[in-house]
Amino acid sequence: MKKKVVVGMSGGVDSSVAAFLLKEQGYEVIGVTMQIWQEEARDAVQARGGCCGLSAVEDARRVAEQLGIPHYVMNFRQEFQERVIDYFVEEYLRGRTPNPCIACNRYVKWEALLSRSLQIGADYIATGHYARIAELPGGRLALQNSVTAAKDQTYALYSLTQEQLSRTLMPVGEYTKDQIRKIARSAGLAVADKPDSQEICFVPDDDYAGFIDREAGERVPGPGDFVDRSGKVLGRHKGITHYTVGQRRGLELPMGERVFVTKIRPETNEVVVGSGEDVLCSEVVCDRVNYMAVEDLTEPMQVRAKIRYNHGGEDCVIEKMSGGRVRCLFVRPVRAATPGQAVVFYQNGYVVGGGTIL
RNA sequence: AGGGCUAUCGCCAAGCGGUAAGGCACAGCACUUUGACUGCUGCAUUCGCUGGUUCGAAUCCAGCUAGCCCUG
Repeated sequence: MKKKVVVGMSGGVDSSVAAFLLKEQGYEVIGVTMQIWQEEARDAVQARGGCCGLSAVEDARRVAEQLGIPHYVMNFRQEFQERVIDYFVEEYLRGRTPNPCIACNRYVKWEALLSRSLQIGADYIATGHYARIAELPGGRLALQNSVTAAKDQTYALYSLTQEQLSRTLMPVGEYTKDQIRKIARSAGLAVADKPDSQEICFVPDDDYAGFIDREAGERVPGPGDFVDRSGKVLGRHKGITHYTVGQRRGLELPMGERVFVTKIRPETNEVVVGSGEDVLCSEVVCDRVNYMAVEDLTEPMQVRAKIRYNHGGEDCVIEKMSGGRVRCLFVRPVRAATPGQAVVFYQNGYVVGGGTIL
């Protein structure tokens, strides 16, 4: 009997090709588009098309028709609101910098979508992520870098558990972006030349701070002081939600040299700025660690770590601390390790694990 | 009230008679399934004002205005 797989179809090229490939490989494929938007946001979203945009419903439906597979729309608005949007807003209010894509993957796609897919009898869910899933000699499953370093999305997926990985297919990870587009074209998919998604999918106008204002209203902290390391006041800032560690542009501080945000202090409503050197750091501590290629971290381990999505990675040694925290000691200091972002560990192209930077 | 100093882009700042450096800030673009970073491009026909000297002045001279400092 054919294995049944639910493909999360965003209406983009990647997930469309994922569905196509799985069908070619002999799976019984069901296309599902997740509805995660509030109605009002729909128009704005349609204009730009996010990774998980609802814009997408029409495109996804058309692709499903072309492929001759059933297509359903499932409502995940509540999950998305609670686990992605609320989290996003709360983190900023706390002076931290969230990564909504990671939260969406962890909770919406691999919890809500996966469980509902299993409920309707699926064996797997699949997505259009550029990542591969491999079984290691010891029997554990781990994400492996996609074949192209240029397009690798394992970073945003480090939180998947063994159980989730065992139920997941990522056919796109075996190809480059160019190859995927080529496949889409030769399959005659209408979305073959749709541009890549970018920016935060639920913030239609790129103004994430304005979005937080609308969501949190009165709770958004107002203007405060820019200070330097010694506490000297350098100017006024627009409110801590407008800044993130490592940021340079938009500070409107004519200091004569480039200055960066080095720290955000929600307690005092201060934003600390410093030189390019002040933003370097060779020790990063994270919590909420998920182990993937290894079951646990019993002794210090040599890995390569990425501290943001677009980061080449740096060599470091990770070791366990109390409370399940992990400390990363970098050989070369990293730039702007940012609280709230994820640090993901790699070894030989496999995801060892990752956590949230404190 | 005397004496001295300084006035060049939003900020800082080169220039010292030959036809306005640079940095920061800012804007746009590129990059990017998060926020950032980074890169590229743009950004004073004009040098406090008014005259003068000169082939030619932001650069020299005079007066005016403003700010700062010192003395009373």
